[in-house]
Amino acid sequence: MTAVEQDRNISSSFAKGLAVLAVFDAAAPSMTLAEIARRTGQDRATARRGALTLVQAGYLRQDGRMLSLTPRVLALAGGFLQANQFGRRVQPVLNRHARQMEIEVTLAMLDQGRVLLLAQSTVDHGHITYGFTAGSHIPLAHTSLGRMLLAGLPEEEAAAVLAETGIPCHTSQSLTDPAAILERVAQAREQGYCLTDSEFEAGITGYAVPVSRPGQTPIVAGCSAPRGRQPQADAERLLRGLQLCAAELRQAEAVDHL
Amino acid sequence: MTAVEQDRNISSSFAKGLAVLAVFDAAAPSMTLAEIARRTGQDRATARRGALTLVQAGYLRQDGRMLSLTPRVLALAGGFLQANQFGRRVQPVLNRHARQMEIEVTLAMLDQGRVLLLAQSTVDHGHITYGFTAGSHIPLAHTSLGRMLLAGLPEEEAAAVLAETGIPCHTSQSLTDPAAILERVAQAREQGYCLTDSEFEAGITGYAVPVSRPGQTPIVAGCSAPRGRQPQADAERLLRGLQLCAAELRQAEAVDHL
DNA sequence: CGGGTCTGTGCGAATGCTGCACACAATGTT
DNA sequence: AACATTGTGTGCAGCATTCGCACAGACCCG
Repeated sequence: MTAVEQDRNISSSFAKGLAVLAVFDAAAPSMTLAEIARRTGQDRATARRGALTLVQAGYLRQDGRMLSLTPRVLALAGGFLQANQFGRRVQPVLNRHARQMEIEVTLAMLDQGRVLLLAQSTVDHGHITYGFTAGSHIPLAHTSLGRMLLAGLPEEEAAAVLAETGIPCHTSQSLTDPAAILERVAQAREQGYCLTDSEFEAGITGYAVPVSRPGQTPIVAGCSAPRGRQPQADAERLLRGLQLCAAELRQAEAVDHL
Repeated sequence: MTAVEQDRNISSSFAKGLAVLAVFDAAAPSMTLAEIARRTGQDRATARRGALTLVQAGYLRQDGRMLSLTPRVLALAGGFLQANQFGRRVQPVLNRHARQMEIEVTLAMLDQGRVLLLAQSTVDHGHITYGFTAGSHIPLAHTSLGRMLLAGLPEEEAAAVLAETGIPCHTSQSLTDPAAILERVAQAREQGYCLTDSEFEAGITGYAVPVSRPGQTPIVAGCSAPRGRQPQADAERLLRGLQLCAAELRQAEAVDHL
């Protein structure tokens, strides 16, 4: 902008516009122009142009003064999902195992210091639905998915990621000391699975296992359930199920080049 | 650009960049720079800057000379899905009815002359999986979803949309005369449901019913299955199931402001 | 080996963007 | 009711950015 000459191969106005699109998330599903400007750190006029461009392109809609995403953004994700054959190679596997385990199964990866949900089984069970969907972000430090993902990284890298993101506190049981969390991560790396209990939602236990092969971008599968009467037995059963699911995904090479 | 003065509130370089992101679809999951330039109608240098910006932002990845979408694009869709509580209000309903009907149920809307799939249940049945996911596009003219969507539009508007998009031909049974298709659309409007047989995939029958209330943006639910022994009975059963599903979605106001 | 296609880059020109400042509308606070 | 606050639309001048072309080299293919 001012001092350093920007890379001439990068379009700064495009990048700013993308930032506008990306600012819409679960916490702020619909915002006013001024709010967008604040959250993107852009000048109001700039944010306005970005937003209006998005409206014209059909990705944003304007209700009075509120702006919100339109369903068309799904088409962007659709390109990715179809390219990787998620509908054929990933979703059916998740569904099958989910049904067998009678619990929702989630596939996830790292994204900007958070856990990005890639896919989720859509099986009708009696239990609670948490309302997360593909494309949702959940925290890294206090979920089994997050810790298992960190475990897929080299140790220093995991520490770096964790340090960058900061550690919120969701429940009274959330670990707050980075070292303690890294301890659990290391444990997960050795064991080949990860359990967390009540650190993100009270009373809920999370289970996760790796899917990607060592060295690849970490991908994990997991599930979560209210803590039951026999935690041991539950854990064994669910982890076994997740391992089977992960093995099948690995074998199908369904998630190799993400 | 040249003749008309562009609206000063629209950022043209941002719009061009978005076009780059949007060219990636099922038909072209990974492309070379030159191909992107061709398909977007942009100068190669322009397309290149757009693509590189997307790479820097993490939405595109570069493998050698091929560019492809990264999972991060899912996060964009995630914002929409969470904002509209799809995970809580839509998906469970679809899943439940799908399980009861023992068939996949799809929710869809219009998008640029095509059918945009918004959500899809996936029961774990023995049948084929078509591999479509939320965010996929399917044709308008020869699917029950598409015709039912057209039926949700005023008659002239439906005709206009249909005229704009052109009419491909997928199977020997595909109707090719716009008037004949509009005939079926009108029929669907009157009946409140739509059936198609073998017009998109040979031997497959499609079923669709409206979900949105009249006057709103059309949203429909549908399913498809190989033609069975008792087409009549199948149709009755499936349409009844879809109607129930649609009614429940309507009542939950799950899709009111899309 | 040669034609075709693809990529990276440099550069001048002009255009498109930026950010500020002002006027006004809407909201909500005392 | 009047005020304070927050949001919105617009104009403008200057400058950084982006555009599009053209060239050189890499790569692929028959």
